[in-house]
Parts: sequence; structure tokens; C-alpha cells
Amino acid sequence: MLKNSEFVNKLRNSGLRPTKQRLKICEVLFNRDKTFHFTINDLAKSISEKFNEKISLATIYNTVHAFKDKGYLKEITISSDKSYFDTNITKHHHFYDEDTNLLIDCNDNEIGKVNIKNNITGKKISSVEVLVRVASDTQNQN
Amino acid sequence: MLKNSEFVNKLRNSGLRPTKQRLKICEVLFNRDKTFHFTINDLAKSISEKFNEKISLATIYNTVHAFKDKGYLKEITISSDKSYFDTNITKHHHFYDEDTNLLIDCNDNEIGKVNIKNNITGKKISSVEVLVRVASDTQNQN
DNA sequence: CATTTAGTTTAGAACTATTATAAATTAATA
DNA sequence: TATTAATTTATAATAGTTCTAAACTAAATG
Repeated sequence: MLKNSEFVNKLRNSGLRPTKQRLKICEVLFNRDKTFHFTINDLAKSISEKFNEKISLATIYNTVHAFKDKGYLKEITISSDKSYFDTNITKHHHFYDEDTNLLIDCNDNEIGKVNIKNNITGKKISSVEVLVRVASDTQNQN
Repeated sequence: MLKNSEFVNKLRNSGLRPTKQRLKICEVLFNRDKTFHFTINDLAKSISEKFNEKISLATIYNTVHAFKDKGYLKEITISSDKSYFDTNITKHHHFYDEDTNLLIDCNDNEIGKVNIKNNITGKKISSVEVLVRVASDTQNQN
């Protein structure tokens, strides 16, 4: 729940000009109580519904990537046909419901700490992601 | 290390006709000591190098998907721009080297068992995948 | 406040991975 | 050997994403 001037600061502080478009995108993404997951298409739709005007897809892509690079969004890779983004930038994992194609955040009550015993020599761990795919009981496991 | 007649049986047993193309793909994928990771493009390239003739991309896609459906391959989702496949169909996790774009299998010496304490009500877990992204020390963590 | 400049937005083209199509081919079957 | 049903193929189509270059706009400068 941030207000416009806070978004202006947030953007300025990260070297991004607070343009009309970016502020609108901030409103849709960050002006809410709960974090959520979205695709570029979801976001484009939300914007045009909320403001009754469109922002160019190219701008949406640019902005989402800029926000990701600045650490305001996380990208979640579930399938190769589409990118998902998460406004929850804390370390956490996901359930992916294969029936509904919905992503659900996991918290520490649901997935215990992942124990990485050995890492590749000379490399640093940049992230650890767990994806638990779930489906209704009738579907077969693989 | 399987021979041609074994591939014929393998295919027949799973209701797939042992065509020239499928047998060639089997050779490239399964006639080796170690399992490996590949993209569709990698596979297409390997085939044309190994046999000095091409198999239509459509056939490669069809066959890889058929093999995946039959459980002979696993798909690994790392990025949204390309699908990776794994001939190692046992349960295991991966390191992904962001510098080289290489996938490396984890074994139980490297990642301990993931403890799923609670699952979504009414759903069955179909897979648990851990992806550990690594990069050289100089790159920044996120 | 006007001018400059550098960053941003935009529509649309281009690109990439993947899937669909429908005709030709081939494996299995009668 | 003839029939049939599955498979392969080249190519078109599609979807998500990135590129491009012109128009626009925020910030910096005088």
C-alpha cells in the first residue's frame, strides 16, 4: 500500500525516471495488500482495465524487466511457454497447480529449508528454487 | 548402452512404431553410458552430425514429446525461452550454471531431501524440483 | 523559462521456439 | 499383396518476446 510519491522516489532511487507509464505499472503491481503472481499478459490486461487505456506491450516488457533487474520483482520459471513474475521478492518456494495453472506461494510451514551440502567449485549460489507441481488425485504421477 | 533391437522392443512395448527416425533418435539419446541434458536444437544437431542426414524438426518435436509422455525423458524448466530435456529419469535435482548455461545433475550428496510438510488440500504431488542457480563469485546474488 | 540531451515510449517488424496442417510415406495387418 | 492406420515431412501458423527507429518527455543546462 504505497502512494504515488513513494513510487516516484522508489523509481528515482533506482535510476529509473518516474514516467506516467511506470507509475501506472507500480500502482497495479505494488499498491495492494498481498503479493501476487502475473504474466505479461495479465499485467497488460489489468492496466487496460484499471485505467481504461493501454500501455504499449514493449513498455510493459521493458518495465517488468527493469523492475526485475532492480529486484522489485522475481521471475518464476514454470513452463517454457510463458514467463511468470512474482511481487513477493522474499525467498520462498511455490506450488504449481497443474489443473488450474495457478501458482501458490509456499512458506516455511510447508517446505523445510533445502539443505545444499555441496556446491559447484568456484561458484556462488544465486538462488534456490523449489517447485512442487500438484494435480488432482485422479491424474497420474511422474 | 542398448542395441537396436532393444530400442525396437522399447518402442513397441510403449505402443510406438519403431520407425527409422525414432530409432536414430533413440541411438543419439540412449546409446551412451551417461545420461545428459539437451534442447531440441542440440538433438537436431547431434542427429545431423551423427548420421549426416536430417530428421524433420516436426518429427524431433513429436518424438521427444512422445518419449517424455512415455516416461523416457524428463523435461526441465529453467528459462522460458527454451525447453531442456534430461535422459536421467530418476528423481533428482539440478544446478544451473548461469555463466555457461549448463545444467548439472545433483545427487543426494549435494541436496538433502526436500521436506514438504503440507500440501494443497485435495491435490497430489506430481513432482518436486529444486533448481540451484550458480554463477561465478563476481556476479551479484539475487 | 527556453533549449538541449538523454532516457522513454510506441507501433510495428522481426525473431525464436513451438505447434498445426495436410499431403506423402511407411509400418503393420488382413 | 492390398489395405489401414500411424508417421513423417515441409511448410504455414502461432505465441511470446525482443528489436528498431521515430516521436515524445523528463531532467539538466544556460
